[in-house]
Amino acid sequence: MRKSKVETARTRKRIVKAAGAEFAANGISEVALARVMAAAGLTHGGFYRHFASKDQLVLEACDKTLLSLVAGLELLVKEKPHKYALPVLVDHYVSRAHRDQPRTGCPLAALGSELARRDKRTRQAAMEGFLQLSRLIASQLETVPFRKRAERSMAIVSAMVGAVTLARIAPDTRISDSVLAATRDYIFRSVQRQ
Amino acid sequence: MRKSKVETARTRKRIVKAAGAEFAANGISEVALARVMAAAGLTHGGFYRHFASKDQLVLEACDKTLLSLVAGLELLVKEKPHKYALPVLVDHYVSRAHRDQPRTGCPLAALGSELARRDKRTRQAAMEGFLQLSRLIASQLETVPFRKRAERSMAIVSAMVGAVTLARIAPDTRISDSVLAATRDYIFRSVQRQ
DNA sequence: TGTACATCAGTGAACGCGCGTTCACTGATGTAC
DNA sequence: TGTACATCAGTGAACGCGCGTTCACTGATGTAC
Repeated sequence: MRKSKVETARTRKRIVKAAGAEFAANGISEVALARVMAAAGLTHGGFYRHFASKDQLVLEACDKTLLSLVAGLELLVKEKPHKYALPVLVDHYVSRAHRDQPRTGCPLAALGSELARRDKRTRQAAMEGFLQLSRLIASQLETVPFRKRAERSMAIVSAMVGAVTLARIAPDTRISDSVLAATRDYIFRSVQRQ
Repeated sequence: MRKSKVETARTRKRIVKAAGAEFAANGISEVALARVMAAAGLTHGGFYRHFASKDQLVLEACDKTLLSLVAGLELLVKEKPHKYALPVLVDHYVSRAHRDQPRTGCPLAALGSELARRDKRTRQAAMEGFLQLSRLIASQLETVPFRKRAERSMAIVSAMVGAVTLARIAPDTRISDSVLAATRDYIFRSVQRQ
């Protein structure tokens, strides 16, 4: 049942995408390869035709998911008037929708503490995503002196990631919502002209 | 080899403490009960004399570790002049020392994304810890209007947790350090009188 | 206070299950001529 | 362009290991009298 090259490439992408969703929804060590393969419409035996190990899949899934997340946010902001770009980004990320949909959300928020314990290459990919996200935010910090934007944006992204993570821990919706709202306000307040 | 009641209670505490450290250092699903028991100087068979399941141990370990973390921070701040209390707390939490010692650090930073997927009672315990930490911070927000302190402190703690988590992901020390520094500055700046 | 029995903390072996990885096999695709 | 063979994507069974949990056993502690 050999498949053509283009179909093989498509299959590989499908596996990576399914892995990104499954990992974000259920945790890396909680998700078996058989489950990822099933989510991609395959049986588990074929996995090693595409990847050398689970670690490699984790690396690629984090990498690709983060890249497409950032690309999506860039697209979202490109058309907006410059003035609204930052609120759009922050409201999008620090939202109930994002909190309730880890499967399609940011791997940093869904897997942060697990990523911290993975191999160096996976952490590099995760950090690259963090830096790209920071750069996107930095490009919208018009009220902040240019040379401080990189630093300020890293703090803002850290706050965003922490808020979504903690909002997901909270079993009480009211408290969870207020963690998100508090962080949104905190960030907006920090970029007001003084 | 039955042990006396006081010694049994001591053993139980030792297991919970060992579990807190092992989980924070290596992740909850990565740590086997046998390893926790060995760290407490026991063999794995005796575990179920003290706990009904691994889940229960996770719950108690998070609960107790967070409580003692908050108690430690309260103690640390009690003697300081009021003016320095907030910087002491923030510098302590958002530090390289904390980043490099997850074993003795905050479970929210070490296990955040994993806690989000655990049972309700564990998440309640984690959230209680978060709220206590927030209240401690809130009590030091002298420059913030009283009715905004609760909200502001939740955002600050979210930023602190996010920063330590991301600093642990970063394989490059320079970047990791700057994530921490950026968040410290961000927080201090947010509490300056305007 | 002393004695006899019940309780139970801790040990180490065992059970059952799930998971990452390997492998023989199939049959369609790719390639050399 | 057509043919013969090599390659290899995908399947499903199997392997080996680790882990949560259970259990029979030991001997010291707790308790009833």
